[in-house]
Amino acid sequence: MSDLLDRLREGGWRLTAQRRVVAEVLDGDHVHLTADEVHSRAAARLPEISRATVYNTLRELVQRGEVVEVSTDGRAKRYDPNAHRPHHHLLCARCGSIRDVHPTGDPLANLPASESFGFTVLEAEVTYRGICPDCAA
Amino acid sequence: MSDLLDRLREGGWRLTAQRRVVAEVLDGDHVHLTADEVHSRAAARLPEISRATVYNTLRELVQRGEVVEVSTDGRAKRYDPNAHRPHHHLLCARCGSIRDVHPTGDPLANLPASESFGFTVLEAEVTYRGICPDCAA
DNA sequence: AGCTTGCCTTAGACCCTGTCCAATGTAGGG
DNA sequence: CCCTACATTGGACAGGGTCTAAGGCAAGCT
Ligand SMILES: [Mn+2]
Ligand SMILES: [Mn+2]
Ligand SMILES: [Zn+2]
Ligand SMILES: [Zn+2]
Repeated sequence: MSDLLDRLREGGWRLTAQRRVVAEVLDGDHVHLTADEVHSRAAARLPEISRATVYNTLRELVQRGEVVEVSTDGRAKRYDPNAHRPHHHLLCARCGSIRDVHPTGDPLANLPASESFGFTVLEAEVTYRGICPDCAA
Repeated sequence: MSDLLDRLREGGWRLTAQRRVVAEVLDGDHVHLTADEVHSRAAARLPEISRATVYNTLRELVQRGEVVEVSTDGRAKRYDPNAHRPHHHLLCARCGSIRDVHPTGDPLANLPASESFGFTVLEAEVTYRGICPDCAA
């Protein structure tokens, strides 16, 4: 987290209060906030921060590989600070909560050449859906 | 396809020219059109069809399980008439073209209980990304 | 074949997510 | 402590999608 700020400063980033507070809001595990959620949490600490700055900062963090963008539902994109340990996602179909998961095996191995249509296949992303303990209760 | 229209009529659907033309536009293999694409193709056959009707019809087809919604890129959702044979998708990272693929094995089996966070896991959706033959050339 | 009725369609207003811009502010090197 | 290049801001704008009120028409009934 402070490592993150160090890396960013070394990458020639000006360390502004806005950028710092966006980075702080994104800190943690299983964090997958929308840009609006990032904005309201950031605004709780720094009331004058603008939507545009939040979007700018998120875009830069994604470009630098410090945050990954997750499009789960065709609605707002979610921003995920867990960018250095590759993982997949498990979504609750009722409440929309998201957990990071690490399946076994390589999903790429499950796509036979006969099903590749001549593509050079680079990556596989798995989205699991189910019902979370809270919603099942 | 005409089976589709039969099923829909039996489900109490009024068979209007608009609904027929939307169903026709969606017919085929590896079809993954956006709502706007459906609208312009439908309008080529039935010029007065409205955007609202296309959206209404697509929503109903999805609710009835005759079409599946695919959110590939956080932009417009795509509508897929291949709803009766479960499958996954292979996307070209350059041009966005989409193919239906049928991987081997069950991706659900790759999620150990220790990674399930107490969820009842119902479904796994795999998105492969790569470069298509046309874009590789 | 005509009537009736309730479902469908329509245009356009409206909402949400995200981008862009010109004007203003400020981090950080010299 | 100044300077300036980079960052922030509010507001306009754009794309995708939903909603509504008014009028249209499919299909069952006679
Ligand atoms: Mn994640
Ligand atoms: Mn498909
Ligand atoms: Zn839940
Ligand atoms: Zn391509």
